Amino acid sequence: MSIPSKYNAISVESKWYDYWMKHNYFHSTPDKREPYTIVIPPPNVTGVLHMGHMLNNTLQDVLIRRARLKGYNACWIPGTDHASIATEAKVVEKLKSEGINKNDISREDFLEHAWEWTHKHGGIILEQLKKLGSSCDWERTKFTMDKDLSESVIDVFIDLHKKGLIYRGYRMVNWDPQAKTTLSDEEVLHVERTDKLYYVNYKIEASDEVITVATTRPETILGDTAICVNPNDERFLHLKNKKVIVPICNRVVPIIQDDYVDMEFGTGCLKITPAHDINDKDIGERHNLEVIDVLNDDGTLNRFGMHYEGVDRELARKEIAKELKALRVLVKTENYVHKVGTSERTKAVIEPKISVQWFLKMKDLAKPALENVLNDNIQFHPSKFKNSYRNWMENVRDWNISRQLYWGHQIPAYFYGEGIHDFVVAKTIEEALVLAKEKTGNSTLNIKDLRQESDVVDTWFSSWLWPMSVFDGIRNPENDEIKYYYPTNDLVTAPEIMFFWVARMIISGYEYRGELPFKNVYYTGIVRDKQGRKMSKSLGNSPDPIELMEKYGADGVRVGMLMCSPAGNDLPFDESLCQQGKAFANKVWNAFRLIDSWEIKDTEQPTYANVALNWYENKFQQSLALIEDHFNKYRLSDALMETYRLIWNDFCSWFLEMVKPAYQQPIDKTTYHAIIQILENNLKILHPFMPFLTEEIWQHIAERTPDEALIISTWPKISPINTAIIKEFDFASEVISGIRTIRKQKNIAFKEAIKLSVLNNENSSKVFDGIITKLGHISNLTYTDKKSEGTLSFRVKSNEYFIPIEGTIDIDEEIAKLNAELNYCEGFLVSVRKKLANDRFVNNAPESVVQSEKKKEADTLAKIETLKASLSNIT
RNA sequence: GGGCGACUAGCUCAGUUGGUUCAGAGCACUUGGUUUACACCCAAGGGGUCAGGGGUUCGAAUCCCUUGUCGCCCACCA
Repeated sequence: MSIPSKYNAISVESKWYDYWMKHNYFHSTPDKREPYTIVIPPPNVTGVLHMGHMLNNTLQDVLIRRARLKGYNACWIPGTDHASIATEAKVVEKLKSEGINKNDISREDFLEHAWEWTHKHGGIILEQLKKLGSSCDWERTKFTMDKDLSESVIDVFIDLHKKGLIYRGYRMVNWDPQAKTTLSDEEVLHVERTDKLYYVNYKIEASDEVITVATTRPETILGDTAICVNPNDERFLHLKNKKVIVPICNRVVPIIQDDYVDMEFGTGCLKITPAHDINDKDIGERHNLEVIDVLNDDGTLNRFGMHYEGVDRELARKEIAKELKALRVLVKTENYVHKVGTSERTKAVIEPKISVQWFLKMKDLAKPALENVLNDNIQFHPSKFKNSYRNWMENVRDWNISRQLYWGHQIPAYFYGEGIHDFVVAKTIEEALVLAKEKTGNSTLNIKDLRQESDVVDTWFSSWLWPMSVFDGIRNPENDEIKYYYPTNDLVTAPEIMFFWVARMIISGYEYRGELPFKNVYYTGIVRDKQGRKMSKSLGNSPDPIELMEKYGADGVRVGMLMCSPAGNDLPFDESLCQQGKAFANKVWNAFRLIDSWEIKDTEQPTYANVALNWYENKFQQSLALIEDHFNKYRLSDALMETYRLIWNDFCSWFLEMVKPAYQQPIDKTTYHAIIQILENNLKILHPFMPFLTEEIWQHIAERTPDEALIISTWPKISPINTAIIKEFDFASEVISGIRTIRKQKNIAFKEAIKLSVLNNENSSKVFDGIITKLGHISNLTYTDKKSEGTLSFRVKSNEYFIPIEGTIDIDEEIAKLNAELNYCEGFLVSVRKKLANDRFVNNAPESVVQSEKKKEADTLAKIETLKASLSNIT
């Protein structure tokens, strides 16, 4: 097969992905090997690939491919999430554009539209992940609304209800007026914004006096049922037991006293609207106040809004302010910066609203989940996230799990009456009937008397089961798959969803399997643009991942993403990183082309080649150990960086230059085979990062059967490292650099061979002499015990190297150079001797440290001798 | 308001329990170069008072205190 001179990522990548798919390498079934499992954080079913997914899935693919090479039975479960509120919002919008109002059609009809939408847009994202090289077990693709997963959700709901952990409660919850549903506390984001603070006068009943309150929400005035002051506030003591008249609606409400009120803030008077503020509700309960809800579900004012009925709350606020002004009760307004709760999904401003909802008791459930993260049974990478996890877990509040939506898992509760507890929970309506008859003692009940709860559960109430439900571990806890694959190994996800998802998976894992769901959590950072802004659709600052992959190859983009993304750190993304990745692919490709171009002959192996091989094999082992360490600490960027450095610098720039035969000369067989071995090992450790490129080269090296594909080969074995040869090379490389520096300074072309003589004070080994000769283009390397006249010189440690040169040497320049070096050494010697002269240092420091200082002293002394000798020689 | 984390070269970051010439890497930058694998390259360089101040220690980028700047999370002050 001829080797193209240019690496064509596009065609290579699709070729090998098809090949891998065809041979089913991604598919896993339980066997005797140890499993290594990852479940994908399921993207929204109708979502499209963005840079966050690219990062996240590259990381997972690196982990899974490495595990596969290390001999684990690697299984990466892909899938998608129905994303209840997000998907429903999209479908509602789509219907709206067709002139259909969600409320005008039945639940069944709506769901039909939703499924249609899902089938049309669903799974695009999974196809896009394939371009990236994701080696998911596609036969196991799951969707949170698949039959088995849905049943798992229902089973869990029923079970938790049976255990008394799920209850209905009349409580203040977060209301999203746009989606017209409640939200959990986690779905509410508090964003800072500037609003007006309105100062409004309330007239005291039967008096000319007024009392001024400050409020950001005049539209709720119509729901006021009290005015509250601090009992210690002397300004208002005389108003005790008085009443005030609420402007506009002229309702007469009491002035009450409560410690809650901050005397310093605003006017020290607080208007109490129990229906629209959690604090007001608490105060209202303490003082038995009436609750007047002035809002409709869509955020418009209701009949209590009087002439504002039907007006949206935002507009009503302005209109009411105008009316207050006209009534001459609006004293002043000022700008006020505060945080406002908004819906994570729709961005609508959240209304606190009192209503009956379903809740899950969290406190006891959270206990094992907290404990096992604190004691590192489950490890967070980076560990700093343990803190926020702990903070959340210790203060966890009951989870509002009901949503007033259609798209999702409908709550399996059946009402037989209007009371808050007039329901039973059951899998089917038939079972519900039996239960209802038992509960009520009313044997005349029939199915028509039962009405299923119309709410669905929170999306996260299905995804919190994901690591179990994908293996059917809820419905069928003893099945072979769950027993084999669970607990999974690594979870790669964003810290943003730590509470939504990670924490709850841990909770459900312990509740339903008594075990952790995963051993490690790798938290990724946020992909940002160069200006540090989060990449988002609305800003339009996110590159199209597909275009990027077409431009730089999936391998190039993978490397680009990974280059600068240590766990938990944000990734300031820049296309140049992908360019770097592409350049690296090109480099590796060309290294292969070089090796491939050699003619092989059965000749004797040159000594330098043997030395080079010996050195690189040890150097490789050294890097392998480092890479291993980085992986163990989940420092994937560092692992890549070390691989990159090893292959580019040590392998290409040093090793290949050492062993490469002269132009059009053949290479000996022994060396060639050893080089191939080395190349193959390089490809193995690079494969997790650049799967396509490495497989392509691997398959060019030799004819391979499907059993011999790189993707399923084996990770290189660890062996002991001979550090001596690495040190010797380091010395030799300094000599070579010295030669190169002189060449550059004196404008000696590389083509021109030069002589080198060595005054070998170090008694250094001559093992690398052949390599020095080759890489320095030395015609004649000799050892001497005398200074050479009329030469250029440089020093490595206390060895001195001489290069004879035609013409004269600039003596002054040479002296200046020597003096500068001498100065540095003498200064260094002083500091070392100062240390050694200090008794407290000698007595307190460990022996090894003292010894090393002594060696420094000796080395420096020797070098100073060399320098002085050179100077006296030259002058 | 509470908590957490950072601050090391122009940029992005390493630097493990204080101690090998420890001040590093990649990119960027400067200079030179067709050494026929690669200009998506090669070589040689420049560049940091480790945020500021104080302390502990024989010894501090590393431990303690303090100031500053930035970021993140949580929280019901109108």
